[in-house]
Amino acid sequence: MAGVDPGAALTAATVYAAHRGPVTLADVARAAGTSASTASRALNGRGYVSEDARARLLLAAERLGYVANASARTLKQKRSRVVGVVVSDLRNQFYADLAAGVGETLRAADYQMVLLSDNVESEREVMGARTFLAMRAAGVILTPVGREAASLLVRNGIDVVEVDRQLADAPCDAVVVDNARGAEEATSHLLDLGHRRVALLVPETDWTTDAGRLRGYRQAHAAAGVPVDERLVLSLREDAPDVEERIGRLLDEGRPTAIFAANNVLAEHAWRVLRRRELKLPHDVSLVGFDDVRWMEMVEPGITAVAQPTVELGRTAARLLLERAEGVTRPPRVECLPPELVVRGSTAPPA
Amino acid sequence: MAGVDPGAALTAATVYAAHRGPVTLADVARAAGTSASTASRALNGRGYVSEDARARLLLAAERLGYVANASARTLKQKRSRVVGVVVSDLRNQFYADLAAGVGETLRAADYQMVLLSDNVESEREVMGARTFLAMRAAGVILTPVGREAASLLVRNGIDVVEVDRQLADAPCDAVVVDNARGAEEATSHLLDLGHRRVALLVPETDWTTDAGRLRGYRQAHAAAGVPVDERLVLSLREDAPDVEERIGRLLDEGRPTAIFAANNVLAEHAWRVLRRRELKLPHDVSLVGFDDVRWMEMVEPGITAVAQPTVELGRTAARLLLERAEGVTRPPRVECLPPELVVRGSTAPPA
DNA sequence: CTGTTAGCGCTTTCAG
DNA sequence: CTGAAAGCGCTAACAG
Repeated sequence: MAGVDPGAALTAATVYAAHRGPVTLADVARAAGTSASTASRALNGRGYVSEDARARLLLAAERLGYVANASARTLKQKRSRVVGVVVSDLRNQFYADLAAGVGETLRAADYQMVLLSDNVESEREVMGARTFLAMRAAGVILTPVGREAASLLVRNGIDVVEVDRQLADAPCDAVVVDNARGAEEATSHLLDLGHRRVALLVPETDWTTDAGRLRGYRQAHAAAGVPVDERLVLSLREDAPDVEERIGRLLDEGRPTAIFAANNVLAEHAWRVLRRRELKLPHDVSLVGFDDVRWMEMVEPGITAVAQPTVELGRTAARLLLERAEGVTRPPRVECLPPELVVRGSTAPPA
Repeated sequence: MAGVDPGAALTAATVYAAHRGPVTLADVARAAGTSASTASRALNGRGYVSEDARARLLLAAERLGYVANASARTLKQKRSRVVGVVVSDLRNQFYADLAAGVGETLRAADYQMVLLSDNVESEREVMGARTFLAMRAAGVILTPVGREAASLLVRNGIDVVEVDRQLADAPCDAVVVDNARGAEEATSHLLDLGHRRVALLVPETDWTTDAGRLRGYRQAHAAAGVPVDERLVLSLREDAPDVEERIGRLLDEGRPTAIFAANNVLAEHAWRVLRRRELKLPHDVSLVGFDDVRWMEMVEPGITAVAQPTVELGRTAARLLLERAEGVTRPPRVECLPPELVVRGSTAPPA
């Protein structure tokens, strides 16, 4: 607080009042003895400006601490440098990493990320979409929960990239991982170890992620000639209060020798149930998770998991969006990134 | 992709062209047979509008899918509903949780969060601040790395809230945890167990967090009458490639019986070093971390940690900012939230 | 209660 | 190469 009277009710506004408003382009132009148009050209580097004028303007802008008003620019150009990003839950490492990848790429291209989290219901998602519409976003990246938001955006001329899962019926790019393949590898790994009763914990959604992982689970069984016992396929809402109870019941009634959890949240629930029951991994049960998050490598034994290139997923989504924002026109494209099975101590042949 | 010709180079822009630009307030007004001003009043609910006109306008807006242009509004009102948020690293659970708390509170108040991550150097932070200035942000919340950004913002009339640490000399609100107290409790816990050689791993910064934690560490020693062996205080850059090597050397040369890591990243590094050396927690060394992140409860034994109300930190910061955004004027306020020591298996009397 | 008017700050023709 | 002029879409006086 050096140099500030600590007693005064100083607010930013108070201090600021002394300066009577932000510096505008007109101020800079005046200071440099040119018109606003010339100032605009000089500061944005497009159009002809004499070396001399440019220098004077750059100097004046610098000296006055000029910062261009983004709203005025957006209003005129009908397009902002803001990209809307919607994720389901920032507190889930998967989405945080995704957002980090997006943010990193956007920043490098001098775009801003407006982040919405807690994207759990379609209605909220649509509200988010309206916000991005209002901002004339350069584009929107979302881990969708419904199809309406993408439709609304695309219909209004805003490019959309779906990440992680695809729901839209509107034409838009998407970046996903090969869920079926990842799940098949994970399941085959268990079957190859000799497991014949492999439980699947899968979220109760209509998402392509979960459908793909379920498909991979079945494919692996088919390939191994092992019939799927449907009682071992547990469809769960990960945020329901009774998730762990239901997993416990599955353990009791289904007698699986291995569990494949289709995402990191369900893997954590399963792990907690096993820990609480003092079941030993991998001796009593084997466990595989989809989405390799940090704790899986830290616990003992480590959890075998299907690793996703999560940050890269975000980067790719941002790249696709930026291409279009910079004017590239092409048919909708779906990038499918490969997952990778990381084998750790939580899987072994059944006892 | 139902209903869409998959061969055509369909872009959002193509589809959109058919509609010739977004619906404006004037369009709505025209459709309802009023002037734009009346439409504005009706749609924003301020000023007098007859029930009849309001109904017609609301209907027209709905029917046309009107979404107000945020730039035009911001340009006119000289203030947007965007709040800038700057965190150091979204991939660190601490910052992700912080951002989640902020985002949640902002959304509830119908403000948008523009998120910048990777805030590691002051220069970048200032660039971020300029962006927020350009957007005429309603305010900015930051985990600061330098003092310039906050100054620049406050000087330009944008309210700032510092979270986690305080660096600004400009007058602004702040939300922090009582670092000294948390560190003192953690250290006292170790000293009470009988440890006499407690190492401190602390980031090499000029941040109030780290200073506070160092202070707490010293206070605890003073209170217990145990002199601090300065060779046990290790100042580290958490992102340096040799962090773990240096921790290893400390183990060899300092012979600590306990380690207090001043944040979750350093705690993880320490934990990895101990694991690699096959040192047993808590038998060979006790470990305490500052900032209780998820893995600390999952590893075996669990890591004793100073838990921070991280999400609440974010919520509080957002609340403080929103107060000012809504017009409250008051002297800068610092909210100090209490941390809480969570004792787990990683701490025990020295062998 | 409603419409007219002006203008936020910027970019972009279009003349010069 | 430069400036004048128009206008992006909205809101806020102000007069009716």
